[in-house]
Amino acid sequence: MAKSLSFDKNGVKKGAWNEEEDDKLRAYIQRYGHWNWGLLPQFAGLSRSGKSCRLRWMNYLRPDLKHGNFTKEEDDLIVDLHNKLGNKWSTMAAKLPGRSDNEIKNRWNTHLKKRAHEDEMIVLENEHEGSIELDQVEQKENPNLEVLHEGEIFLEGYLESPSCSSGTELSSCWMSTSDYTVSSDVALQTSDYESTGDFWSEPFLPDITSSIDNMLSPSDLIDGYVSHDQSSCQDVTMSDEFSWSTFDSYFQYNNELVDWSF
DNA sequence: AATGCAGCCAACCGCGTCAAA
DNA sequence: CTTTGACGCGGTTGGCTGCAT
Repeated sequence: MAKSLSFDKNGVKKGAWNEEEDDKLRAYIQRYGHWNWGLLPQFAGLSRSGKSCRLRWMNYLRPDLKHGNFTKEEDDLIVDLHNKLGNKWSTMAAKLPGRSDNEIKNRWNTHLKKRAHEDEMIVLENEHEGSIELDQVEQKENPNLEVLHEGEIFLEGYLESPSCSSGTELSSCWMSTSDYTVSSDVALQTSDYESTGDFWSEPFLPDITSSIDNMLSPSDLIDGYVSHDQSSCQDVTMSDEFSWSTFDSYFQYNNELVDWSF
């Protein structure tokens, strides 16, 4: 299913994620948020690229994702949205709560593209037969009448659509995947949570005590020196390279959500 | 039982955009 | 205005799974 495990020349891990890595990433983001994807792997104790972490979180670990089979309503909506938007997967994801753009893209490519093509052929056949009959009638009744072409009908439907159609609008659609973070509400929910036994419908309850042992909070940077025993995560010192603006934005972003005391 | 093949999907890659310096 | 870095998006790939032969 997933790609086989390998390492690039910088020792960055590639390929399928294991459960331990998932737990680390999930626990870290639920505790600190994703304040900088580039630095996150180092702080979370992961030998992965920031890009890989972001992808894993967005497409698989986010607690609001469904992960189940697509319903007929969802399939219909995807087909409808694809007719209107084309391959704008992230825009479509914003209209489908609990689905990632990657999931929708895969769904389209593996199931719906074929179905949509077949439907289109049926419609074209029907239209062709219908238009021949209609043309014959219209030609008799009104020889000057122009028949609206398929493309014009499609365009009219598109222009009338109230859905998000520009890039700038996307961020305000339903939920921005880029702005997702764990709120205090989630923390409250998880503390009161009673398991139903269904993995995919349950909120994630990280075992913080075991999984944060080798993690670094952004506040660790202030200390200037951090020591821990994980070979996968080198000691971190506050250096000139580190962007204080990034750190400031982290504070701004998460201060109200995070309890800084261990 | 062994092999081949197609379907499926998680993950990677490259490029575009945007904001900050 | 230019450069740089972070992020997000869409296309593509690699390999697992299940079915057919």
